[in-house]
Amino acid sequence: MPYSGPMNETTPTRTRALRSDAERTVRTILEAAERVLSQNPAASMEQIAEAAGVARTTVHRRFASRDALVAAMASWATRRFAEAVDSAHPETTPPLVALYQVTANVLRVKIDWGFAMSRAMTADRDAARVHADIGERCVRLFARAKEAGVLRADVDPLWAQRVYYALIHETAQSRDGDADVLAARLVDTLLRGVGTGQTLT
Amino acid sequence: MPYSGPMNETTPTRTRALRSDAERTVRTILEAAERVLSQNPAASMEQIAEAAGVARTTVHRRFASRDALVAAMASWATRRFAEAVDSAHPETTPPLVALYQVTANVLRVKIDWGFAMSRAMTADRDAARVHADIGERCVRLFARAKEAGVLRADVDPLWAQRVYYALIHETAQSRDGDADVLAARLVDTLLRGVGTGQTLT
DNA sequence: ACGACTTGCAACACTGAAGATGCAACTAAT
DNA sequence: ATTAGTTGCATCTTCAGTGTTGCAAGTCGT
Repeated sequence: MPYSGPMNETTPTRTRALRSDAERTVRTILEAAERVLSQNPAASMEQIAEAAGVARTTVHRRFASRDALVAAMASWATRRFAEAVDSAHPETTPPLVALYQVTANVLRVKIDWGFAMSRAMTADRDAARVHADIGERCVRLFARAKEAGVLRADVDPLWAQRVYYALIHETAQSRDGDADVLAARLVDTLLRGVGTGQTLT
Repeated sequence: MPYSGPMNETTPTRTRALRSDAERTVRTILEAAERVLSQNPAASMEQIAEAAGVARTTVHRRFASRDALVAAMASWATRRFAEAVDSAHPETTPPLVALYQVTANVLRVKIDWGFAMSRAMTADRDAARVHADIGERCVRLFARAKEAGVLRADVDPLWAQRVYYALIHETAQSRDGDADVLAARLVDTLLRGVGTGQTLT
């Protein structure tokens, strides 16, 4: 019988010490998997186990299958993602401030869990739902920004959102620099672009 | 003995008709592979063959290995990529015009050969070199644009280029609309952003 | 010391895909 | 009609990755 895994939060456990030991192992594996898979999505369980410093069998005891591992990564990263968005209070803070805060917080998560987040939509039902919800919140934030005169009225909101996501993705790729600085550059580029305002027409 | 493949341009062939038959098959396979692999990079040779309407053995006769197939895709797409850039004459046309032209041309290629281009850097030596060369030309174009006052002086050229590439990637993802329209939106966003100019500081 | 738990190791079975091969059938040029 | 070339089909081998299990050794709390 495969170990159902500590992913199930409701699992009762006898002793404190043993439980935290197991959880530490799980965390180590998740982090190693993110490290390895972000570089090579086709990496084997063996490579992941090696990067985590454990035997391959241990990985299989904690995660019933490869898919289960990826789903667990997605779930874990999505939780951190939601926290990152929540802590910026994007519905109550002024749009521009919220944009900076959300961006900086999300960048911190995305830099460490890029692969897991990229798989969240397909690997885990709950994670996909959370991502979709956050997408909705992003739409609402952009709508508020437009009302506040921060966003141009002649720009398709969906396009604006896609550009925003693309810039986050691009920024998270190169892990250089502080998240706040990166966020500032990102938002600056998103809103003002890289040009002087001169156009063809 | 595996068929060395029509990728070798110097291979002499007896008859015209037979040669073009073989080339047609190769093209069909390359296009099918792009279609299948862009949706699922882990797709099997069987799925690729099926999409191409040929037997799997035929694919193996034309391409010695899976890697060889991907390398051929990269090579083919890279050739079209280089043509797309060349035909825009980015070194002689005014920067802003060149930017539009290059963008539209490249989008046309990237929409059809997104997967192949994404693998060009790793799958094929020559393709990687061409991509690097084009990267250099992009840098020079951006430098000219900056001198012409089209690009902001306070923006890191490397960052501007990364944003440009990210926008091309994002735009190519959704195949909706004409390449010229997409290019116009892309360049507009690249230069002006999606904001009104209002900033926090 | 005892018991609960976890881990590493070795070994195993299973699967899917890759790659190769021989042969018959077809096509097109001569 | 002959011939070169190409393809489909059936078949085979090989191999890497996955997932499982039993057991000995280890840790940690009691």
